[in-house]
Amino acid sequence: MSVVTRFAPSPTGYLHIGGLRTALFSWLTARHNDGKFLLRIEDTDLSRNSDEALQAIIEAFEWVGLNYDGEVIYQSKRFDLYKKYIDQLLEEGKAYKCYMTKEELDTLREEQMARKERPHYDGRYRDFEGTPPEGVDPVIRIKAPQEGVIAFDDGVKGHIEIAAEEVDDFIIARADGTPTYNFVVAIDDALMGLTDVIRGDDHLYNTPKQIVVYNALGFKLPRFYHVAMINNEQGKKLSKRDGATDVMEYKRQGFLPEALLNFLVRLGWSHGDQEIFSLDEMIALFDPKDINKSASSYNLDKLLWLNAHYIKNTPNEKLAELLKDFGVDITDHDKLQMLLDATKERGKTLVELAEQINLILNAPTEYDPKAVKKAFKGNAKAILTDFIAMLQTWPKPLHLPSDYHEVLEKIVEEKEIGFGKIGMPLRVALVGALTGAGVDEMMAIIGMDETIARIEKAVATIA
RNA sequence: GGCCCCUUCAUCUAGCGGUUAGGAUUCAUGGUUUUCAUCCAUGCCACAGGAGUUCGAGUCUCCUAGGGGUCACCA
Repeated sequence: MSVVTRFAPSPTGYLHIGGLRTALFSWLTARHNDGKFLLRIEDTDLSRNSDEALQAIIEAFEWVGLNYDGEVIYQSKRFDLYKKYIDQLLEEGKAYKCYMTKEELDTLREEQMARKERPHYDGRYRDFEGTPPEGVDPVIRIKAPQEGVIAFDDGVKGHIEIAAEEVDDFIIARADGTPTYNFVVAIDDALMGLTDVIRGDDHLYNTPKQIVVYNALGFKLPRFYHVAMINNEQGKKLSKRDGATDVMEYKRQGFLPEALLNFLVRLGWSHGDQEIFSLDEMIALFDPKDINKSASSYNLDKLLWLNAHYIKNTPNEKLAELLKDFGVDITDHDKLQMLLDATKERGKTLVELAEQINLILNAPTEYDPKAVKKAFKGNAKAILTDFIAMLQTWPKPLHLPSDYHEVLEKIVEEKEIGFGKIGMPLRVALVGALTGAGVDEMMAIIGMDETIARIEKAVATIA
């Protein structure tokens, strides 16, 4: 049987990284098995839906490159279908109308809690045959087993048994007739032919409820995998306060999707000692049975390390294209290759890379005081002045970093000074700081005229 | 609170009864580099605690502790 998995978000907010990870796991499982990965939108609660949120989710999917098969399925468009099953269950006596009002339910729950009992529906309308109260729109409840256990084998957690008493006759249709989550999920998962349901373990307790539906309707159970949550760096539940939980925020912060995916796939899953996985490798190696049981903590340092790795290994042309979103357009720059070769190993994110590039492309408007103190001292002024003269009278054309390197070697030799004596002041003159790409590279990129202009400007500031 | 799940370096993890408990990130040190970064090398750091089972336990069982999830006419 061919494998079918799905991702089923509810459009109530952006896509967060926990959701993206379970989506990735599902996607990988499908792709690994040449199966199908479906996208379904859980929008049965009409009042909570937001089109904006839906677009955000789809946009995030596009950014990371997780493609889904077939059309997106909207539960809100399938109410007729659900209605059929509700009627069927009613007819077969597997579900029933409950005339308890919300207020009555609330007071029941309060009483139970006062008695330190688990709040639950008491089943008072389960076998009701009298005349229903006036003016109450009933909800529909499904008959859950009253004794024994509901058991299933979870692909990551193992054998799970929940006592039947823990599962109420839960509501499958609200008073207004709309169906509820656990009911429609079971129906859709069955109808869509899901073979493997991979989701967060906050759904573990929904599983017995959904099994009640599967059984009542005679559907075949899929295999369930409940993946532990991702915590923040303090080991607590990931919340908005932890910064970038919105997947698109990672794009804005200069992360590459392949880095984010690589990071996420290693959160709760591993393949021996391997750390770097291309998408193809993930597909080839991923198996949901290797998913970890325990929760994992989000670790920004490792994401940053991966991102730096992927930046280093991305072709310059592609980086130039990506950099456009970060205020740097060097796609037509004649020294594009040189520029990126000189900077791509110095940025952990595209934001940092853009900063590095701007540092070279734009003449410094100020000089770092510490760098000035360290570099513009002694005979630095004289050396820089000599260097300008040397550049102006150099017999060969200067194009490559190696050309400029020759000039540097020459001045070091002639003046009998260390490289630092020219390197440090030159660096500060060119970019205003003591860090960054090689000075020979920088000079080659900005060209001789600009190099001389920057040095002259710096020399003028030295007392 | 009831029920359920989880627990190896700071973090991600390998381990599937016998290992000097391995790798990666972070951190520290050294090398490479005129600087920074990269890269390379080295180092620091872990089986939550306690009982069992066994010749032998990170690995199996139980208990304790800690963490998490869930108990909606939300999904």
